Amino acid sequence: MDRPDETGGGTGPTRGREATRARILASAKELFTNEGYGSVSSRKIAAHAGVNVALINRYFGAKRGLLTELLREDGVYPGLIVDGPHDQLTRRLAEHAVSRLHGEGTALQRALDDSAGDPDLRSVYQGRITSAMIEPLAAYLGGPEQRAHALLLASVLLGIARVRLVEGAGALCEMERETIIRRVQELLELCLKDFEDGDAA
Amino acid sequence: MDRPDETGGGTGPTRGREATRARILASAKELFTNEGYGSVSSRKIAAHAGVNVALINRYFGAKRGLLTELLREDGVYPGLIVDGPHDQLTRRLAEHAVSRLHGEGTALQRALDDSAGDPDLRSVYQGRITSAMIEPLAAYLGGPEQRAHALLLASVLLGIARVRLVEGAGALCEMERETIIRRVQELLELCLKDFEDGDAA
DNA sequence: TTGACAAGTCAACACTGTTTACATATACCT
DNA sequence: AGGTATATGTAAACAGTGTTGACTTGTCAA
Repeated sequence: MDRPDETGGGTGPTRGREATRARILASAKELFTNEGYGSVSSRKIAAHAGVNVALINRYFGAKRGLLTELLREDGVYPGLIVDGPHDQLTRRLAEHAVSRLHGEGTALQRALDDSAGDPDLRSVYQGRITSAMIEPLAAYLGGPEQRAHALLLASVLLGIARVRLVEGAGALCEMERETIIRRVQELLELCLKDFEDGDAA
Repeated sequence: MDRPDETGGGTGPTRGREATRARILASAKELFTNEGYGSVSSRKIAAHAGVNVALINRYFGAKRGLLTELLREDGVYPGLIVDGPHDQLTRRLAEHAVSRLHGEGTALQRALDDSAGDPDLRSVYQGRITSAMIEPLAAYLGGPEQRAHALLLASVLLGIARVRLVEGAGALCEMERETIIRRVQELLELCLKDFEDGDAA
């Protein structure tokens, strides 16, 4: 009943396992990239990979497991933006947000951004936002208000991502790029201000 | 083949029509409120309303038509926040956003907020954000940069709404309410600054 | 050779939203 | 009145979906 852990201890893993796993994952990646998560069915992925449908669930538990794995492997949402000097954090984040606003990044990133609202993926993205965005930011920031600061940063960043999906949001893209980056950076810096200051503008 | 426009010119409409329409809509409202859009099937709504499933599509075109109608009737997203003095707009918006952050508002509002990501509802919410949020804001603000300003405001507001769905976002709710309102208000005011000012902090 | 077990297959299950063809009742008009 | 067009309601199916369980095949070890 209990399976010996995956590939056991031999030199090469049981040949089929990792090979099929990889083929399924590659197909999912390609199809999700081109058509989005919700528009691609399990059967379509299986057919594209030349494997049986049931194997998706065997190897990834469920359809959403494919996306979880893609997020994990590719590190689609880079936590690496926190790497770098502290005093340039907001600049880095602003550049990142604006580049996303322009629909830059890999096709997969774009596709997964667009699929982020799917109910089936809710828990996946929820966990991902927490573990790959808010928590690293909070840790990077430090201080007693780190979590609140990180959440405010996330609000602005996620909000910008969301507005991109709205028709007519191109108005922001048509502006001078440096202008909008600078404004976003100002917003992010305001997010980080200590909360003790009572003097609102 | 071509139907005379609905109820023709008579005094009272054909009795069944509006009655069943109303019953379906009431059932949808109740079920969406308690279980969310995605978790409630057409058949469940029909059964709850005591009508045939096909009537949902007859009267509302499709399932999403029910939600469109609910949004329209209830005015779930109030455009009325723009009513009031100009110099208090950001305060009103900030209070609104923070109250949403605390999960206040009607149960239906909360439920629909949570269902906003559903792919089936994407076009509905997209149109609604544009027509009930960005455009009224832009018109209210005026000026050559009205659209960019409105989009930035929307980013912050939508971002806050989004962060609410994340576990551990309670950190913002645990703070003094007035403090967070004030910070959000500062963010919104920064969104409205002219873009000509080149002096970033 | 004989097991044991992993890998792969097939067909079904329980759903979903939606549509089509049909039955029924209502209202109007001659 | 009768007859008919039309609005309203019904039943059943369609074409999908994700997922599961029972079965067959293949491969390696004792």
